[in-house]
Amino acid sequence: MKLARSESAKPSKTRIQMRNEARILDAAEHVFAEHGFRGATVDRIAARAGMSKPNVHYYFKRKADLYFAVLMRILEIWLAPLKDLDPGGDPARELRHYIAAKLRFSRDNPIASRIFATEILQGAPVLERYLGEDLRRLVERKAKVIRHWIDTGKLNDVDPYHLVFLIWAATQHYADFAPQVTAVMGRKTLGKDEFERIEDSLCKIILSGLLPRGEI
Amino acid sequence: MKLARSESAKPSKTRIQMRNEARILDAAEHVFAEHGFRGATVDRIAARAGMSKPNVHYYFKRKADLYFAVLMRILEIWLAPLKDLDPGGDPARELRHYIAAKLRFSRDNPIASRIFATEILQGAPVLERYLGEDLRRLVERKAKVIRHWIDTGKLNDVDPYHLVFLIWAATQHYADFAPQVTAVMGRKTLGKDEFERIEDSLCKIILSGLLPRGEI
DNA sequence: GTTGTTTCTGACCAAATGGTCAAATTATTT
DNA sequence: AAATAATTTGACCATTTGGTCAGAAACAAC
Repeated sequence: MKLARSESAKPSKTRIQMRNEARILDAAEHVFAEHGFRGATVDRIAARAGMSKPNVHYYFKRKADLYFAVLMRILEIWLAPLKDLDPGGDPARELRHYIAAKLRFSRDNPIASRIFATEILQGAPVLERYLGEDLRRLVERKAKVIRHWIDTGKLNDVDPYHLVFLIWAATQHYADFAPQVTAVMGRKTLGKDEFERIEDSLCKIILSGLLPRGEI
Repeated sequence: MKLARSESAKPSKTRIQMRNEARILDAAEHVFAEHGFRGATVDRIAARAGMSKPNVHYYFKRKADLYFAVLMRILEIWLAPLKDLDPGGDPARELRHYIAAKLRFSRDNPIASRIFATEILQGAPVLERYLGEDLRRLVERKAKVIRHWIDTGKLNDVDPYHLVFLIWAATQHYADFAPQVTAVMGRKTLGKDEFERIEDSLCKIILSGLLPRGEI
C-alpha cells in the first residue's frame, strides 16, 4: 500500500484541496448567512468561490455536508470564550472578560453568528445533538463555577444558567439583529467606537446587578 | 353603482373571506416560522390551511404578499408593550412590567417571535423602512423617558438605547433560541414555572443593576 | 328555478435548483 | 515525454415550486 505524502493512512489533503475547501467554506458562510440553508444555492456559492458548481460538489458531495462543515467551523470559535472562564479568577474580572470576548465575536464574525442563530431558530436540526451533549456539559461545568462564586458571597444570588443566557442574548444581539439596531439608532453601521459603548453599557448593567454592594 | 353590503366603497370582506384569510395567515405563520420565507412552500401553507394552492393565491396574489401580511400582524403585538411604558410611573415598576410583558410575548407567541427574528436576521428586507421610521421614533420617545428617569436620579446612568436592546435581546432569547435553551438545560420544553424563574432572574440582574442603592 | 357572483380546484407551465457524468484540462510522478 | 492521478466543467436530468387559467362548485339575489 502506497502512502501518498504522509505517513498517516488518513486522506492527507493536497495544497489545492486545502485552498479550495477553504474558499468554498468562506463563500458558503456568506451565502448561507444571507439566504439561509434553503435559500442558498450551490450555484451562488460556487460563483462566490470562483469555480463551477460541479467543482463544489467535487469537494462537498451534498449541500447539507457543506452546511454541516460551515457550522462546525463556526462552533469552535463560538465556544472558545466560555471555556476560558477561570474558576480561580476574580468574578467581576472574569465576567467582564467573557462579555467583552463574546461582544468581540459579534463584531468580528457577524456572519458566523447569523448562521448559528438561523440554525437554532429553525429548531437546530443539525446541531441538536451537539447542543444537548457537548455544549450542555460545558455550560453545566461553568454554571458550577458561577454557583461557587455565589456561595462564597462574591456574587449575588442569581440562576447561573439564566445569567449565561442573558450574556449570550445581549452580546449576540448586536450581530444577529444588527439591522434593527442600526435602524433604530439611525446609523449606517456599528463601528468600533459604538461597540466600546455597548461593552460599557452591558458591563455596567449586568455586573452592577451581580456584584454585592455595587462594587465595580 | 351598486354597493354590495356596506355603505363604504371599500372592499368590505365577506364572512368567508375573513375566515379564510385568517386561516391562511395562521397557517403561513407556522410554515414561515418553521422553514423561513424561501423554505416555506405555498403548497404546505395551503395544506395546513385546509385548502388548495390556487385558493391561497386567490386570497394572496403572491407569496411575498402573504409574508408581508404575516409580518404586519406580528408587528402590532410585538410593539404594544413598549408603547405602554409610562413616563409618570415608577421606573422600577415600569421596567419590571415591560420585561414581564415581553417575556409573556415570547412564551405565548414563540412562532411570531421567530418569524420576526428571521426577518431581521436576513437583513430586514421587508421591514427595513418600518424599523427606520415608526420603530425608531417610538424608541426615541421612550429613550427620552428613560433619560429623564436617569436625570432625576431615579436610575443609574446607562445608555437608554442599549438598555432597551438588552431587554429585547434577553426576553426574545427564550422564544428564538428555545432549542438551545432547552438542550442546555436538559429539558423538553420551557413551562410556565420556568418562565417565572426567568422573569425573576432577569428582573433581579437588570433592575438591581439600574436602581441606585440596590433598592428593589 | 334562473341568473350572476364569489369561491374553489385540477391540470398545467416555466423557471430554478440539487445533483450527475463523461470528457477535458491540469498537476504529479516516473 | 509518457503515464497516472487529481481537478474542473459543460451539458444534462429529475424534482420542486411559484404562479396561471379555464372551468367547476357553492352561494346569493331575483
